[in-house]
Amino acid sequence: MSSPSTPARGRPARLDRTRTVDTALELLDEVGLDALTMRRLADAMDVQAGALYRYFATKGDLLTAMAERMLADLAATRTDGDWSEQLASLARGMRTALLARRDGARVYAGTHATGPHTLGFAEAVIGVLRTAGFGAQEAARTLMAVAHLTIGHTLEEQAALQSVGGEGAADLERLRLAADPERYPQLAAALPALTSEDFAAHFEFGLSLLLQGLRALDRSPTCGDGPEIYSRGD
Amino acid sequence: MSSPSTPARGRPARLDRTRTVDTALELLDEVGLDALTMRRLADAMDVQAGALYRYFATKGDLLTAMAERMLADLAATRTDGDWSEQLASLARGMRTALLARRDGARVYAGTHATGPHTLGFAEAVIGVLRTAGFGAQEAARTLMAVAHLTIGHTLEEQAALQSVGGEGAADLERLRLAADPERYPQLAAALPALTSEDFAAHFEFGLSLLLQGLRALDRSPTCGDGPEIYSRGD
DNA sequence: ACCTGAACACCGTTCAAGT
DNA sequence: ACCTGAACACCGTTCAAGT
Repeated sequence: MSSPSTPARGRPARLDRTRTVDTALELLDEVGLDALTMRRLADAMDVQAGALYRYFATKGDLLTAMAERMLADLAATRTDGDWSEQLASLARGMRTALLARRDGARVYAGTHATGPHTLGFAEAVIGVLRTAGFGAQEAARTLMAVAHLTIGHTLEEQAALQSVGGEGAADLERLRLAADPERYPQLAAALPALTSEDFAAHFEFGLSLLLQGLRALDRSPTCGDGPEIYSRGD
Repeated sequence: MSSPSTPARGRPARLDRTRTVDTALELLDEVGLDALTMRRLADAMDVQAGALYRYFATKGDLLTAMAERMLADLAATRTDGDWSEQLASLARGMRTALLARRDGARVYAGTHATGPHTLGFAEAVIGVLRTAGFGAQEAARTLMAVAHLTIGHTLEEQAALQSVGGEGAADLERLRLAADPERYPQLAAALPALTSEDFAAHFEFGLSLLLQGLRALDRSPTCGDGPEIYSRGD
């Protein structure tokens, strides 16, 4: 419970979780996730690799701390506007936070942070929805849908932007080559839209579908015509 | 262009791409992605690790082939019903395909397959939407939103189900412990819904939001009231 | 043509021993 | 208390040489 940190006995520690996560995030931006090794990080901190294990039980533990830190000052995302505008702001904030660091989406998707920033984000999203009158189950499931869409989107966005040696967008190029108009006429026709690099617009489209779906739920008896599977107020 | 395969000269090859991908997928189910190494795979095929590189330029190349194979017989997903029911079937088919193999979502998310199964899926989704009257840009962006939601969802689902030594659901347990009702009242109230393991229902909810959003787009002038950013017929 | 054997340049993690 | 040094048990990938 009080392993490294509590008393300031002996030599002042050269390492601590905060400074290590700072350095790890800087290193991530420099070299990318695949090259972020415990040895390289230790090097950047003028220490031997083994020393890191006094602060992080495992590399996954470190990555989780990095993921958590990425969402810092995301809960501060507060906007005016109705619930849908507030929800959109939170979703955009998450996208921005993940895009802010190299391979941010992959780091976040690969961990399961349960720190204050992640929980604060969840609290904010659910709070907006419940205040708007949605039930607890609807709010929970909406949070998941928004998070999953955002993670899936940013994963693709960062993968697409990743260059292969100064050039960039190799995946999009491969798709263009593979989309034979003879075999895949619909795909070929949609190719310009599909390979557009206006990722923000793609994200906004998906987000707007989710928001419209929620609005329909909000006034389901008056405008909806599909089966009412999810009733309000769980 | 005709490296290994074309003529049947010399000793019959013990290796080939198809058999190797088969074995790799079986091994994936047995040991999981983190333990799927080139050496272990080579072992399973009674061959030295280096031999695999005659058929796959890199491990990523192998994983891409595995990802592509996972979507086999997904394009066969054909249902009756209107466009929204057909789209839902395709989305469910993708989820099912990814869930069918251990770490399937992680394998798929980590690669960018452009083989016939992946392209066939894209062709089917876009075809359904264009037939229903949506524009090429809307169809392309809807495909992305559906794919991203599905990938994000299955990534979480497989991570949540992953046991840590026979027990299972360690991530959900950590979330339950971390969600302090004092600091995160909304989160705590939504916790039962959030940690429910009825993943199919969570997925259906997100999917229904997307579909409702599309329906709203379909009849935007008569029922919508938000800003019309995305006009029909690109 | 296809595969072996052996090497190269790394990994994450552990832990006695030093200071 | 905190870190070093050195090891353990691996990785992905390459490539001369065998058959």
